[in-house]
Amino acid sequence: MNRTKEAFKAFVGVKRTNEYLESNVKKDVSRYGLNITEFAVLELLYNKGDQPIQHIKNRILIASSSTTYVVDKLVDKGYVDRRPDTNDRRISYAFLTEKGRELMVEIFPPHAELIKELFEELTDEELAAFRKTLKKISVKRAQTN
Amino acid sequence: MNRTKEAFKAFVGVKRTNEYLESNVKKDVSRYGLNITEFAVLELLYNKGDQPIQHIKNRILIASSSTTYVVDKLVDKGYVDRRPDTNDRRISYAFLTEKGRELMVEIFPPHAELIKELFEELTDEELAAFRKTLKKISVKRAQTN
DNA sequence: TAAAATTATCTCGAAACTGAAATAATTTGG
DNA sequence: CCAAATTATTTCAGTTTCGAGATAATTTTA
Repeated sequence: MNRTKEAFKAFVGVKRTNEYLESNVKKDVSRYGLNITEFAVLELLYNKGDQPIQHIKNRILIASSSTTYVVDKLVDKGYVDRRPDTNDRRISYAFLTEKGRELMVEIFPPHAELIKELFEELTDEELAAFRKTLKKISVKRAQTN
Repeated sequence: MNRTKEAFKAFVGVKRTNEYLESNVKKDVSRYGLNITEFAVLELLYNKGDQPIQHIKNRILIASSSTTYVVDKLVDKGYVDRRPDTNDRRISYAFLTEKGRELMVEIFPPHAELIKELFEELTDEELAAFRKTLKKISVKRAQTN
């Protein structure tokens, strides 16, 4: 088969795999009244600490206006709050409230377990090679907004 | 590193790679006033012939209500039309109009070329292994709606 | 050091997508 | 053979996401 067709199939494959993974994660997090984007933000704050809004946008790959929207949602739900940066007044940090932290302590471990299971068909070598290839494709990342 | 963390990174990697690929495709098709979903439908009809709405939904992985929405959009733009099935009156086929076909004749080849370039960092072997791994992950596919 | 450029966040209106339920047609099985 | 179940599509209201532009703060540069 020629290279163009192979590439096309790989493109579709990535889309399908992403869809497959996300539909599983979605099912998981919806039990807590969260959607994938909301969970991604909570997960980032939980594992990497307080983050400027800008940083959240870059990490979870959504438009800046969407970032404002998701953080607002999480603030409404009482899981997140905002705190202005003391040096640079343009910057606003998002951080987990006590309620948000308690939620993540409860739901993150089984979530990580689920993700592990989604990849269980792969050998260690396969998983490592897969990650390497993914990186190779998307190194010089595109920037949105 | 432990398996759970590896899996988690692979999960994020798939998401990023998908985002990277889609942002490139988006840039390409937006020049013709199309979004990715619309293009995916046109591409399906162009390469696989007329399709029942149901089939479109399964192929491009969106909710049935979204399928109606996208096809409506393409009908409005004059690229697609609907035709009822003569045997089973529940079924409606979507097909390319002459205008739609002309558009695809023009834009599909450079589009395929773009996709090929997005994977050009990979050797033939790497690309083949990558496709195999993608399939392995998402074999028993989840069904939406 | 003041004007210009850049950076961070938010507002707003519109587009895209979804789930639940409605409608209509077909198939199944008791 | 008909009631119940299934299948295909659409409608509708609501949610999520976006792009363009506004606002405000900081940095650059001439």
